[in-house]
Amino acid sequence: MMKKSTKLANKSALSAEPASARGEVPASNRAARAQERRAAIVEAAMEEFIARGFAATRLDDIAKRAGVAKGTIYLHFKDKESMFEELVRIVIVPVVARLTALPPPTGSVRDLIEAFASNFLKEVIGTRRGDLVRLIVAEGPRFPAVADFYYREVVSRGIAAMRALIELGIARGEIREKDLARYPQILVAPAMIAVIWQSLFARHAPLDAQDMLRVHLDLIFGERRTT
Amino acid sequence: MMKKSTKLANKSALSAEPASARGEVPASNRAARAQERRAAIVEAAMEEFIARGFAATRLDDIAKRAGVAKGTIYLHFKDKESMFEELVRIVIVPVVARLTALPPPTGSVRDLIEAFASNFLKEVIGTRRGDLVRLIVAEGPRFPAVADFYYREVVSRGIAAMRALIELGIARGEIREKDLARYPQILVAPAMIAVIWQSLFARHAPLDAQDMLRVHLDLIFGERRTT
DNA sequence: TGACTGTGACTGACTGGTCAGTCATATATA
DNA sequence: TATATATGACTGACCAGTCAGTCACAGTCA
Repeated sequence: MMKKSTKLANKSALSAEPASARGEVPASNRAARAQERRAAIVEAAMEEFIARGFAATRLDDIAKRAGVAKGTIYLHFKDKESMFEELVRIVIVPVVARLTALPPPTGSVRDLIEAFASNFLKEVIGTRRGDLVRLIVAEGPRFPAVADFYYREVVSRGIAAMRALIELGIARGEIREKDLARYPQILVAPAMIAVIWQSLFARHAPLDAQDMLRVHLDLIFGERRTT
Repeated sequence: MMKKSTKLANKSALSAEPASARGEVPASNRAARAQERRAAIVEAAMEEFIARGFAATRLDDIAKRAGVAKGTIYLHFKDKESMFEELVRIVIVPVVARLTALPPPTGSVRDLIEAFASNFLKEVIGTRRGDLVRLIVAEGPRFPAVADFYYREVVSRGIAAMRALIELGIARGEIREKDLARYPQILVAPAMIAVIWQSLFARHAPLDAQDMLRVHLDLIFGERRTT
C-alpha cells in the first residue's frame, strides 16, 4: 500500500517508486515481516531508552533485544536521535487518540473527569507509557523537538481540555474555586506526580494512585455529591 | 594531617573538619585553594549535568568550565559516577536544611504553609536547584543511590512534615478534607509541576507559579479567611 | 509445476571518533 | 630540598554508523 516511503520513513532513502506506475499492491508477506521488525525495534528501543536514557543506550542492545542486526535498524531509522524522536511520536499518538476519544457528553462534570482519570490510570500510571512520560521529562531539555512535540500534542491539548471541563463545572456550580480555570495544571498535578512516583519511589513507598486521585477530586468538587 | 582521605572525600564528602580536632591551624591558603577548586568543580559539574544529563556530560567540559585540569577532578572525586552522587548530596543538603529551618510556630496553618511555599518558590522553582530536581527525576532510575538518598532526605521528610501540617490544619478546622492527610502529595504536587514546567515548557507558556500555588491553597483552605 | 533470476532486505565485521581514567612530569609550598 | 598538588598527553574501551556481501523470495519462463 503505502510502500517503502512509509516504512523507511525519513526523508532520504526514497528508493524511487517501482510499482508506482503499475499501481499494483505487492502486499506480500515481505512487507508484513518488515512491519513486524519495525515494531520489534520500536518496542525494544522503548525498553532500552526507558531503562538507560538516551545517551547510555546502545544500538547493539536494541538490535539484540529486537532480534535484529544493527544494520537493520538503519533501514528503518535515520540515526539514533531521530529514532528516539520518532519513537516518542509512535508511542504517544495512539495514547492521546485513545484518551481524547472518550468524551461521552453525559453526566456531571465530576463523572466526566472521573472517567478521564480512570482511563489515565489504566493507560498511563504505572505502565510503560508512564515511564515514557518520565523519559520525556528527563530528555526534554536535550531534545527540543521532543519537548515541542509533547507540549503541542499532549500538554497544550490536555490543558485546554481540562480548562473547558473546569469552566463547565464552574458554570454548573459543581466547582466553587473559579480561579481554578486559570490553572488546569492543578487538576492534573497529582496524576503527574503519581506517574513520577511510580517510577522512582514505588519500591520505597507504594502509592495508591486511584485513591489519591479520588481524594483530590473530593477536594475540588467537595465530598461526593456535596455541592 | 588528614591527607587524601579528607580531600579525596569520596564517601565522606561533606567538608568534614579540615583542621581536625588537633590544634594546628593549617588554614594555609593551600587548603583554602583546594576548597575553592573543589567548589568550582561542583559548580561546573552541576551546570554540565543539568544541561546534558549524566551520560552525555564530558569530564573535559567540567574541567574546562571549572578552570582546572581533568586530572584535578580525580584528586577530589573517585570517578564520574560518585562525583554525580556526591554532587546531589552537596547541593541538596543545604537546601533541605534551609527549608526545614523555618518553622516559626506562629499564626495559622495556612500562613505556615504559605511561608513554606514562598520559600520553596524562591529557593527552588525556576532556579538551578529546580533543574537539579528535574535531573534527579531523570537519572534516578539509573542511580538507585541517588534516588534512595533523595527519597530518604527530601521526599519522606517533606511528606511527613506536610502530613503533620495538614493534620494540624484539620484539627484546627482550617482544612475540611480529612483524607488529605493520607496524601500529602496532593499538597505538594502543584509545586513539583511548577518545577518541571519551568524546565520544560516555560518558553512555550510561561507559568506564574506563585499565583498558581495561591489558587491551590485557596482550594484546600477555602477562599482567604473563610472558615 | 518446477527451475531460473533479479531484487532488495538483512547481516555483522569494521572504521573512525570519543571519552573516562591514568600517570609521568611540572609547579607550588613548607 | 622534600613534599604536596596540579597538569594534560596518552591509552584502551566503547560505540554510532557503514557497507560489501548473503540469501530469501517474488516474479517469470518453460
